[in-house]
Amino acid sequence: MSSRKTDTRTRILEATWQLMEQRLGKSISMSDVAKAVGISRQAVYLHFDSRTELMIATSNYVDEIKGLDERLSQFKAASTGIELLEACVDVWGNYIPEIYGLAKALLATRDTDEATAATWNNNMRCLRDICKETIDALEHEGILANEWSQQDAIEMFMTIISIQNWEQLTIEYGWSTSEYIARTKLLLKRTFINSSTPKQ
Amino acid sequence: MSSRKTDTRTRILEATWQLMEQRLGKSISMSDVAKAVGISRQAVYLHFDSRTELMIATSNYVDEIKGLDERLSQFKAASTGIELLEACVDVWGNYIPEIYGLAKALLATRDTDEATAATWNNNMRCLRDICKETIDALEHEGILANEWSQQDAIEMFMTIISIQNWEQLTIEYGWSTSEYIARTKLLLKRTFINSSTPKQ
DNA sequence: TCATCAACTTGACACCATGTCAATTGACAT
DNA sequence: ATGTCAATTGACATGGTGTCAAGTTGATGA
Repeated sequence: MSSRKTDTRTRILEATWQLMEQRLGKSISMSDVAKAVGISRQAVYLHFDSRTELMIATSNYVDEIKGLDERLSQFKAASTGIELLEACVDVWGNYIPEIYGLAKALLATRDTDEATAATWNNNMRCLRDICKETIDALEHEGILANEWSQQDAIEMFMTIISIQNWEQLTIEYGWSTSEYIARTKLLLKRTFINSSTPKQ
Repeated sequence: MSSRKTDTRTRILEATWQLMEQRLGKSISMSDVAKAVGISRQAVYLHFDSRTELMIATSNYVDEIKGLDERLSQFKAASTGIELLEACVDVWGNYIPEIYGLAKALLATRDTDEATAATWNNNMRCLRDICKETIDALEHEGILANEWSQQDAIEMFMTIISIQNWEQLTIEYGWSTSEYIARTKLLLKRTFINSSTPKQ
């Protein structure tokens, strides 16, 4: 069988991911990857046509392993809008640290590479669904602050919980994950939930 | 006098800035700059030792022309915390579009280049002062929502009005400047101002 | 008027990155 | 044993940063 081929491919993906996590932000070269796997640089090109393709494949590989989808099972327990909001920040806030290196690498090439930008946006789509679900629930329950239209609220919600904001608050300002989660929940609740509604 | 030298240096800075604004996000090379000015690539190195130095010099050049400092004169009119908050978002929200290309270019190399990161952080320091002043005023007036410590509020404030958030809301989601300003004010007021206090 | 100095030129080079190509080795299956 | 396929070595094109050397041009001062 082509178990050798498959194996090397996986080893490349694994090494790429590890390098991304290690060297947050710093770009990694094909040579770096090859060296880490212990094969020649050209061998990497036998499995991935280009650097871009490798990065996208790595993204999909990581997605498969730590699927965000599965984590959303926590959402089934949430019945109210506020519970959805809390679950959303809990899941996402614990998820980001695990994929931060990868996300950073994708974001870095996003501006110069059409394909990675598409991959990134695709990944963000599932987050948008969650945000929409949450805002919809709040609206349905009549506790969405009336200054917000549904569309505006969703987009602001997405922006608040963006990886860049997580990065600034945790990496730059040193907030712990639990601090990040608690304060982000606080901000979202104060922002979107009608003040006549009791909080928490 | 060395008016020729000074002149060329200024022309390089001007061209660099223009290129940054034109090709948002895409990195620009020393050749691009030289071509735009109409001189040889090596001549650029006569004025700036490295690409990094050119970018930092461009940042300072732009800062000189459209100084954020001067715009803060609008702050003198603000007496209350809420007025400060509004003035802050007004000034900053109208400022970002003018320096977005430059900011984008600096942010792109920030992760791989220590010097540009330092320049960027230096630029952000003046923003932090404004945020602090605003939060302090709210606290002093007793209308800062009591869930927030002063430090946390400042850092969250800074994060909310970050250029990345502006980029996502305007460039990606298509918000106009006035929409961005209005909705950011709304979010900040709801988040930080005690709900017993009448808004607006 | 002539010499000088600084800005700028051309052209070459070192180094590193991506990406391509050709020829070769080594293992494994039929 | 022969073919197939992964992987290797080595060369090459392209394009980026940064350095160096030698030559050109033009303004300025003696």
